[in-house]
Amino acid sequence: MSDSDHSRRSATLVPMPPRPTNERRQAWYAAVRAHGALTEVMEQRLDAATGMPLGWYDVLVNLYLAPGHALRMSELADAVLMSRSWLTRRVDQLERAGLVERCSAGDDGRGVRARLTREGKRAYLKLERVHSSAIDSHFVPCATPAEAEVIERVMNRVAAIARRELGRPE
Amino acid sequence: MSDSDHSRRSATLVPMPPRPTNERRQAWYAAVRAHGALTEVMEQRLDAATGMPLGWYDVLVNLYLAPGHALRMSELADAVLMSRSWLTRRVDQLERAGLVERCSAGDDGRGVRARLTREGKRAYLKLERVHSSAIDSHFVPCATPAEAEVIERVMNRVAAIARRELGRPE
DNA sequence: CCTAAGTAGTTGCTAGTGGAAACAACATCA
DNA sequence: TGATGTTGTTTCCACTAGCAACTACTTAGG
Repeated sequence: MSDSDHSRRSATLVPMPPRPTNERRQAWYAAVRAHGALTEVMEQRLDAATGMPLGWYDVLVNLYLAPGHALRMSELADAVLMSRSWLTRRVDQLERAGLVERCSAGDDGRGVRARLTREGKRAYLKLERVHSSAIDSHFVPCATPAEAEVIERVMNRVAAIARRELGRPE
Repeated sequence: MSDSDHSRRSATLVPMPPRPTNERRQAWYAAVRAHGALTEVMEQRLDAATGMPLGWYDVLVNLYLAPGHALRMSELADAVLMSRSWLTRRVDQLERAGLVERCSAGDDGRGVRARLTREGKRAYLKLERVHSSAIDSHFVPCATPAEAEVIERVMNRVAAIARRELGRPE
């Protein structure tokens, strides 16, 4: 009853497209639910297989892909879209875990570079393996190549528009 | 370079599909990025327009759609997939904001029902309007009805498989 | 050279989150 | 009636993340 209230409201108050809008919204809701559920699966699997949290993944990926497996602290902070103090503390954690080490940034005396240790590289590869295999078992079988292409195209458009509004068009 | 390492590894170690797997993964990455960016836009807009955080949305939706705009605390906690202590505190916040009130659950003396106040209903409608309009402006124009249908279908499959693994098949 | 201004990174402080476990009030069943 | 289970709250704890202050360094301008 309140549900039909809701659709009626949408149909009468939103002027632009009368019908298909509301139906297309359902696609976004489905994407949100899928994201939430698969993220939770990912967290469980990563924790079970490696003991590492999903939150470490971003930092490790960026370091692994960087030349020399190292980045300046501020570059790394920008790459993961987080504040400097956030990054300082996350690198503290990774350093305590033996996955990352800090070293000086050569010419600039105040710079610090975070670099993956040998263990850090191994940890990243393990994380990446679990991460990919979760996608392979939970997402890939749900989409044909053609469907995946549609999703990739649409979602890239969505991200581009949203990032433009957020002031980082890239 | 390390990226090609990665594809090579996937191609050799994963037995099932040799090529399209890695390409279909890109679709999931795009969906994750889109989800993150649009969620951030949503938070900004909700805060600007209503001063309320996105975290309130789930609870208010569930209350609004419930008969009498009210639910038992434990039903509400189950509906939003959170713990009871979490729900207690969130309802505390909403009560302090005047959007929700607690009342007794009639027959069961230990039960508590959370119910939307008149202000709570108005707040929900405002939140819903901003929420929907963000989707209408950032997602709907990015997808044709046919594309939206593909996304909805695939993402529903993904969510179903993930929820099954999480032990709540629904 | 020396000072002023700016930048890189860290740290203290604060507010907030969320789970686990203990708890009080009540229900149900023997 | 007592034993057991349930409901919701509370306490405690660990963790998160931003802001602002701070140190150490660089760069620009006199």
